[in-house]
Amino acid sequence: MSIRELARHLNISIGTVSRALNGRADVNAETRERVLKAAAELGYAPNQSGRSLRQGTTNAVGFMIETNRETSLHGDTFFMSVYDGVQSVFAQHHLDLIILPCPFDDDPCDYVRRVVSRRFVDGLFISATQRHDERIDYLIEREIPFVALGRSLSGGPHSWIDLDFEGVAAESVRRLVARGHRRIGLINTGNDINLGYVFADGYRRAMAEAGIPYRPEFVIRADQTSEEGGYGATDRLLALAERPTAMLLVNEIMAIGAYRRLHDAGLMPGRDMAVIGFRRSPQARFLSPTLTCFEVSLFDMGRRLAEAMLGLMPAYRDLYPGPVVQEIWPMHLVGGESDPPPLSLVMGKAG
Amino acid sequence: MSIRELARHLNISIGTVSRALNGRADVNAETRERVLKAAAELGYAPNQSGRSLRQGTTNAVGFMIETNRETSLHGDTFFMSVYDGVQSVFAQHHLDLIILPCPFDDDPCDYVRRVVSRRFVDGLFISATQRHDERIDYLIEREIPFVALGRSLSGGPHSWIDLDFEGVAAESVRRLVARGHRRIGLINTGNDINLGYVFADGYRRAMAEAGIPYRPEFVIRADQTSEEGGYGATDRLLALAERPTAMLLVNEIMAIGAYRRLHDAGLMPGRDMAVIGFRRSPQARFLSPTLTCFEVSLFDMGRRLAEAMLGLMPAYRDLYPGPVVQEIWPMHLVGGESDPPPLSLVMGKAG
DNA sequence: TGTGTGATCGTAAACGTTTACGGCTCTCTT
DNA sequence: AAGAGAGCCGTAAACGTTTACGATCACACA
Repeated sequence: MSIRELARHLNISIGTVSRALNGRADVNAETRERVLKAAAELGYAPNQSGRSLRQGTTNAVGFMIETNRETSLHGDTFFMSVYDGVQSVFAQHHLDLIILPCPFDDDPCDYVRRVVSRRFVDGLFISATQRHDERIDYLIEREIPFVALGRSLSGGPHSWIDLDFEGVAAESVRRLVARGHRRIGLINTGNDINLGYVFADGYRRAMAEAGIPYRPEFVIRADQTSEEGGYGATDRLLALAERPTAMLLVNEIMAIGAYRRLHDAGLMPGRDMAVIGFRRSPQARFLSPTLTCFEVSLFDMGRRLAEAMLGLMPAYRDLYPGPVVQEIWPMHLVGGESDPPPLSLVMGKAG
Repeated sequence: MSIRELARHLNISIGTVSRALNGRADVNAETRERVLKAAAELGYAPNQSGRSLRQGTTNAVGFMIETNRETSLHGDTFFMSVYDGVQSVFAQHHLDLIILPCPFDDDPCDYVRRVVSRRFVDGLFISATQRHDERIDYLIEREIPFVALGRSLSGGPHSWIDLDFEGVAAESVRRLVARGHRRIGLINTGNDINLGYVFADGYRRAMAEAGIPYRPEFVIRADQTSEEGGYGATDRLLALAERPTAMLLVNEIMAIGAYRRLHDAGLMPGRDMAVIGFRRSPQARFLSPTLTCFEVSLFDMGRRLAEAMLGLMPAYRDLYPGPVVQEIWPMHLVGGESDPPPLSLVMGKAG
């Protein structure tokens, strides 16, 4: 069912049919009606390759994910919420979002190159940005509209949106210090993903501001950002001669493992050890004692990602004007039962 | 950078360039060399829209997911493993897998219609199949190559692959019965997703075979397939006048909630209540006491999904011959600490 | 020398759209 | 009544490929 057949069936030229379907002004209302009706009846829908070829645009934007790295980091309701947000904006413009999973044994940059050079999508979201990320350099050079979910040192000025990892770490430390903690552990990711550096920066800065000397043995780089990773990292923290009284984690999935390790050591999170996780995800919400963590609307962040993308695309630039988007999304602390003052202090008071 | 420019740069016709790049036989070895070298240097890659238009094929296969339903059901490392498996096969044929997330407020069937009629992909995987699934009827009618991840009553003979929900339920019941349980609860999904029916069938069949009368109050349809859903469903089970001594769950994420509910009631899973979960996922592996559940290689299942798809695609049918694939993937029990005999029996023995 | 054959390449059509351009018919204005 | 303008529509080119077909050339063979 091509536009030609549809036109023949209606005894109209294909030009008029195309104009009618695309909502152009110079076509009779009655004619348009007939065309739309016939298209619906015959189940006609324009061939995407044809229109892409003609207008040099695919009406699709890709979202690259890595099957190995991120899910283990974020769990995944994370991305689903982001997708929903992006699509809620795209839907208004008949733009489609497609997810591009980079195979686990592929180089991410090669994958981007392949996708981009074949002109499969009009724009690309990338996530899990590395501290130095080749993908960004490449996309800038090729002048492809792209928005990064996560900061990076690479490239010149480009659009990105990131969670406030530094702010979360700093605020966590300040809160713990205010409650009397001095020995604060940090469980970070072991990847060279950029957010790990940012998170550590926030920790260091806040510790320095509190006048607490930096103790490298308190900073653990976990093997994996998963329950097991959190378990193992907590294990290393507990093995220290002088243990921390509090710990903060770059990821709430790891907090699940941390809780378990504490239990297995006969310690109770939120009494024998203060714990502050990261995001208030469904998994985190389910911990007991309730986890002190930070809230953010991923749906809204997805919407903002979409707007940032549209601002870079020639066809929509006028609708979404403004400079390159570089935003750090604040996260709001949700207090839980997991981060009381240190036990020594409580005992001291009590005694 | 089009093929025309590349050809001009080489002083060759575009036909020859195309043949050289596509590995056709009737082109001089030396010429091919020159073409490939120039293409690499100038960074030429064929425009996907152009080739799709010409040969009526996009070299991309879609995998439809629903952002609301499935992740809450499966957690997500589930799909990532499947993607990896699919891609490991597709990579050999220069086929791309793209994930198509159906927006949460869209009708899944409308979404399929849109994707298919625009000829965005050559084939489609669908998942989370409903008991009666319009998508299947539509795809059959349009003669689109598709493979369903999950059975359904809809449509005629079509390709599908499914986990052995019935077998898992039946084997769980048999194991519990063999250990002396008679009052066995079932926590099922509340969606009309097909696997819920299949799981319940296995439960009913095995109970009947054991000669245990069916008690509808022991079968709970959870509000959501999540930690919280499992918590709430367990709550309803515990509220019964005569409680079950064992329970099985259609989903291991719900087992996390079940454990918590039991704890909160002062009961210990694996002592006061036998629990059998579903899949041995990373989350399940992390429970304590260790959960009795079932193992399956999602990567291998993904590979099989890919093979089933290739068998339906005209360009690959000869490489992957055979009839329509309809496979139930067996799952292998991994015993844990969570399903001992009922306490009464143990006490009885002890006493 | 003519002829058949295989290797290599160029030509041009075709895929399904969109859109610039021009033409036709009416109506309105001067 | 002539011209201008608006409304509507048809024509055809163009997007970047692939591929059927035919042309050219060299070479071997009768």
